[in-house]
Amino acid sequence: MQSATIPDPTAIRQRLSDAGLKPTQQRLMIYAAALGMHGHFDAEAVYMGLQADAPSLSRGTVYRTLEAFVEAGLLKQVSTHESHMLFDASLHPHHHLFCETTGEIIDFEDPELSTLIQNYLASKGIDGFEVDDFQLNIFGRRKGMAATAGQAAPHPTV
Amino acid sequence: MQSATIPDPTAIRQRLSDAGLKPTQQRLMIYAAALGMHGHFDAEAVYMGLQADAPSLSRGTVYRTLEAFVEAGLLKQVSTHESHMLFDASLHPHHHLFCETTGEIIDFEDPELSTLIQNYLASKGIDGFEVDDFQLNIFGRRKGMAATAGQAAPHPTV
DNA sequence: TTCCCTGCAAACGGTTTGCACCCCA
DNA sequence: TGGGGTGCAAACCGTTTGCAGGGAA
Repeated sequence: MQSATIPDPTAIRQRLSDAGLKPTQQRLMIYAAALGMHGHFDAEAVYMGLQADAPSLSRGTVYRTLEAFVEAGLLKQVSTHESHMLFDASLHPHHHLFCETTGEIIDFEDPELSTLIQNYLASKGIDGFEVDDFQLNIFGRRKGMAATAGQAAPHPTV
Repeated sequence: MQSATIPDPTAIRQRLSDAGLKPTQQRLMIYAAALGMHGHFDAEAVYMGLQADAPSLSRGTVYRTLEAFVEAGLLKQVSTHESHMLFDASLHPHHHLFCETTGEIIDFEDPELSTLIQNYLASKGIDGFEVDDFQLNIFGRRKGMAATAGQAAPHPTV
């Protein structure tokens, strides 16, 4: 669901420029790598993933670049309980299921729910606060993998 | 809103026992300290807060104990973007506003919204997943402190 | 006595930083 | 050429862990 289409190099370059980021070699590579990740990923995964193609790319650059991407709105961060940062290349509204048994984080897309919350916040507003975005974290346990093609099935990730 | 009432020592002792935790000196102190914290706090804050009363209390014990408390359901963890763990002594359903300007995390209590989401999840269910709990993170910016005593006012915290 | 808990201190691992060099606009 | 970006490596800092001593039932 995320990482759906990896844009061609020109488009990537364009996106970086649009975001106000100088399209350097490293940024192009890191952005492409991020889009190619399935689900959530951390800085280390990006670093390791690029080791083969760019052995001289430094870990520090990866951290700095991911941070810049988040700030520019090219990536999102996943909010977790862990002391470890997770990124998400998927920008469209979705939520996360946290399986307390396995620790895995599963993407959960439910436009109806998103809209519900969205509308609620829009109509009631929050006094003294301007809302940009929101993220619903749902905690629980994965059940026996029934996979009955129900209406609201999670999308297994990471 | 949280830390509302700090139970007396006997009650604290009782809660620990109920949670299946041996009520040791250290646990009693740490639990009391946690309940006394306003809003969100990290392990370091607890450690520092107890330094005066219990100089021999070790940092490791604080970490282990807070973890045990979370596991026992005596505390919650706040899910954040940061690589740093935050705890919350408030167990009743509430959400968090993340101010992207100041970085502060503000408690946001809105029973109507909680119920709305609650009911939605209960009625639709999530295929293959059993929901225990949820937490809504709202990102945005604090506005000019108007404080017009609106219906849905955030509760400033940490 | 037994088992769990704690203190201590070292190790860990993810993240940040200072600095000199490099590169793109 | 100027100013931001990068590589490198060390420093940071929150967190975890192994182990020996301690405490409550």
